[in-house]
Amino acid sequence: MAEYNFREIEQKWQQIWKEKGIFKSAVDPKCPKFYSLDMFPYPSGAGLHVGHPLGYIASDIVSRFKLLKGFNVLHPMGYDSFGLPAEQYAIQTGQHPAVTTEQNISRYTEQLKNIGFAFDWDREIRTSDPDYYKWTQWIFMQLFSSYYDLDADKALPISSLVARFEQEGNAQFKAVCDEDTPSFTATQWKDFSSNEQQQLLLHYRLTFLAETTVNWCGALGTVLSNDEVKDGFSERGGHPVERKKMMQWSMRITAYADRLIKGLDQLAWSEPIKEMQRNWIGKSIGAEIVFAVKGSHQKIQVFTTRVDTIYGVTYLALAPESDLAAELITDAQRATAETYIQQAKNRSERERMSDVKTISGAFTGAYAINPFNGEEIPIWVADYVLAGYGTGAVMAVPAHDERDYNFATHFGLEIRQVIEGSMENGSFPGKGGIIINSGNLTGLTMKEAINQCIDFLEEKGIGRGKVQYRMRDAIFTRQRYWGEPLPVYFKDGLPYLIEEKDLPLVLPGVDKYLPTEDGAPPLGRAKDWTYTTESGTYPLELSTMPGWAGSSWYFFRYMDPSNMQSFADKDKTDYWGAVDLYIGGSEHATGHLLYSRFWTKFLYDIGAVSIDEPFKKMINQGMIQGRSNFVYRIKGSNTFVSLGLKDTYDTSAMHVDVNIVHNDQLNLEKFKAWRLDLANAEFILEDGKYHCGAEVEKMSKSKYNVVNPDDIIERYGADTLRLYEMFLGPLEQFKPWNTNGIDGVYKFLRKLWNLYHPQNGAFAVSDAPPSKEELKALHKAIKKMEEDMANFSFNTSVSSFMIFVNELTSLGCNKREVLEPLAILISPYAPHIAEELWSLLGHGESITKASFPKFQEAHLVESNFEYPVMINGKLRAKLDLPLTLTVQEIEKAALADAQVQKWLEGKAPKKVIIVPGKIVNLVV
RNA sequence: GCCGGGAUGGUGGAAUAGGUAGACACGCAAGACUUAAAAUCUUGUGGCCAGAUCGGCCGUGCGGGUUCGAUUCCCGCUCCUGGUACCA
Repeated sequence: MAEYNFREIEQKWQQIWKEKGIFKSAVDPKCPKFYSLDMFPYPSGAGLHVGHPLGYIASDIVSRFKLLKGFNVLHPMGYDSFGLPAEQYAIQTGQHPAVTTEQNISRYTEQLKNIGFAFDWDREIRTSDPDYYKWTQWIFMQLFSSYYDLDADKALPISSLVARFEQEGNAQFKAVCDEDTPSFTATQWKDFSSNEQQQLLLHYRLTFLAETTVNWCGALGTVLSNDEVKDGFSERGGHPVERKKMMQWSMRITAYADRLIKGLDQLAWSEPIKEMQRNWIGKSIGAEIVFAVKGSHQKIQVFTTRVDTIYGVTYLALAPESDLAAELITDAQRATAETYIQQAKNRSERERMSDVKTISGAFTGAYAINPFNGEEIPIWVADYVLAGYGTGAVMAVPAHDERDYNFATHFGLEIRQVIEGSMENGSFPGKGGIIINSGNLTGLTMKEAINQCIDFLEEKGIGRGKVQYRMRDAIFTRQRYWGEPLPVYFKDGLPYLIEEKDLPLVLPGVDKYLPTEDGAPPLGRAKDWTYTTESGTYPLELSTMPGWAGSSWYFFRYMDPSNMQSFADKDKTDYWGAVDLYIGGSEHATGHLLYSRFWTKFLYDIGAVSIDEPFKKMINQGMIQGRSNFVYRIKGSNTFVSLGLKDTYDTSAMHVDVNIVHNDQLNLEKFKAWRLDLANAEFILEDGKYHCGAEVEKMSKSKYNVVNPDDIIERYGADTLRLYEMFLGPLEQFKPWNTNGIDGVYKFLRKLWNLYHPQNGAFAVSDAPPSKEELKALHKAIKKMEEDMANFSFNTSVSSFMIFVNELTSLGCNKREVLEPLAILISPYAPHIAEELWSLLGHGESITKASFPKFQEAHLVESNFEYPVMINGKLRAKLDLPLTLTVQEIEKAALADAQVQKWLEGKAPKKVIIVPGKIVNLVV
């Protein structure tokens, strides 16, 4: 073989890897493990684009590096194969989503295999596979059968809760439950009917059925997330969306809120992602206070983090949605207040949030009594108060809260300062100040005052200390077809689990993938969607699980993918443990990552696994954006003007397929062939070339900027693609895709090949011992690669390979002692060419079985250093001096230098700074 | 609005316990090889000034500061980008 023939080499080695099962992994207690995981893809109909493999290549490089370092590596891939697009397609075509999903998966798999990943394909999983979702359903059943015990601070079986109820009722018992849970004694519990008992237990179960307000889209027959709603209409299709109360399954993730926050501390994730999770969970510590309403039996509950400012309260504000607000309005205020409420309610939540500057509100006419000093305070309705957070009511302290301040200023309400400080710049939080004008709180610090207030409230029974979370329980049902059925049937209107032996509850066939005529989910169309027990036949749940169900535990299933007895064998989950490196997009920062952590903690509580955090280290790769190209058509003609001349004509820009543009130059023939109407296009060129305009946009079919990895592989090979994606820039950075630099990477691989084929393309290596310089170049490269691997700085590693190969080329080195380690170094990045070279070097085994070369500092030791000599901070001379010189000797040498003397103009320097091995700086 | 991240040549980017800014590539220019083109190789390439020589000045988004020395640290801005919660 003369030339570097990537096609032949890549196919050959992919075949060998497959046949020999090179990347099969198995538990091996003698060997340290490394679990390297990618966020598994949803197999969409569009296939893989060049953005997908970015993270996979990075994790593949780390995996192969760890193999060379002697680790037992688990590096699996699978598919998150339940999802809306397949269902949408099914609605349009009537084709079963399983069929299109299967097609998409085979396309993805083929594309992934072309890139030469070190995946253990035997471990492939699909969340829509009944053997997989059997265990998703099983985990759901465990959640249903558990409650969260606050004393034990963990999930415990619901049976032990029942035992406690039988002994002591629930009044003294600390467990996470719904706000509206009634309290009862042991005797009462025993007297309840079985149905009543079941009803009560639903208040405690970790997954439960409850009435929730949701975004209901009648036209789509489904509930939408806030994200999917834009200005009151569905993002998809633009149908109207209404707020509607519905019975929905929820997951009591709030029970784990505190542990989810605390757990973050031990994780090696980027700070921004951790911060996002903390903000999402949104813990605030404060107090709940009950205000009596003057001349009414009504009470208003507020939540505040600053109960110490209670003497500064000058009004209460209620959310417009509040039922209480409507009730409290006096006749005198009725007209204005009710109009305001109506207006505020009509504004969508999004509108209200984005429009911060407009201050609006209305006085109800009613007054509340401050329980601390008996003062009467006006009650207002204000749309800056959100119904969904806390109690939907706020005690306003204008002096120490900016929003309250703006509101009070706008409506001329009293502003009363209760913390030392200056009000010159409006309100201030004054968290460190001393309390003033506050009865017996005066003189205390914030902390002291808060404690004293809470004691007072609890003593009087009109409030308590409270921890409030922003995060709400996660809704767990979707009114859709293509998802996991819930293993639940209904008897007397109450939910019960099916028996474990009947798992999986397989998704039934339906005639259409649409809601039924009376608005029930698609499963309402299934025949015999019922469950039979000894006592009779009952209807099964019609909703399915949300997309995040299957992805919340898949990292465990990879450890034991075909286990029929359990979701994964404990010995295996114990061996593989937590994911050592997880790579994926930051768009999952609050959804997937939070749910996975929640389920892992739960599985830990019930003893199913031994870890309570699933992902030790996490890297978020930046999205690869598209880079669109444009041509400029003279309006009303079929003539196209090159970029530099476009302004001399009246032109309009038109997207052009980036695949017929190279280095921003248009291929004229391909352009004419691109579309029928362009066959007779004419061009006005610059220097005989057509230059296209370019812009960075999201990758999308309609912008003709989607680049498919297959095309790159066809043209340059998988190794070039892998190297190039890494060379593009730091992994975590967002960057546009362009192929402008890909030739350089391809050239580099050919240079690498030529090192081993020095003459006439014939393979030849010399067994002569390497020179000092050659060894130095080698060990410099080894060191750099290890450092970069620790920092996940893949782009700089590619550079250092280029430098190394350039050095060897100019040294004319083809010595085995250098070229063997070189092949190993590069093998994680460009595995195919490395395998080929390795086998040419005479090795019978795969290069993945080699060991990483050992770095030896001795080869890098220098005897001399070229000192930059700076005079007044400017580089004026360079001095090559031995590193053994002392500071005094360096100074002497520097001052003796002719160039230096010229700049000193005979004067002695005022100051001399010498950092040995770094720099000489003279100040004149 | 708030919370992150960022801004370096024509382009992607390199260099931060403060120490020679622009590594490595792309692009461009000139040259070699060739009937020619492609490919390949060699050389040059931040800007400005300069007898285009010796060399000098300016330069890491903008304005200040600390320092012998700042892309790096501090203060104040501008713009881009991701997230989001008017969270009491």
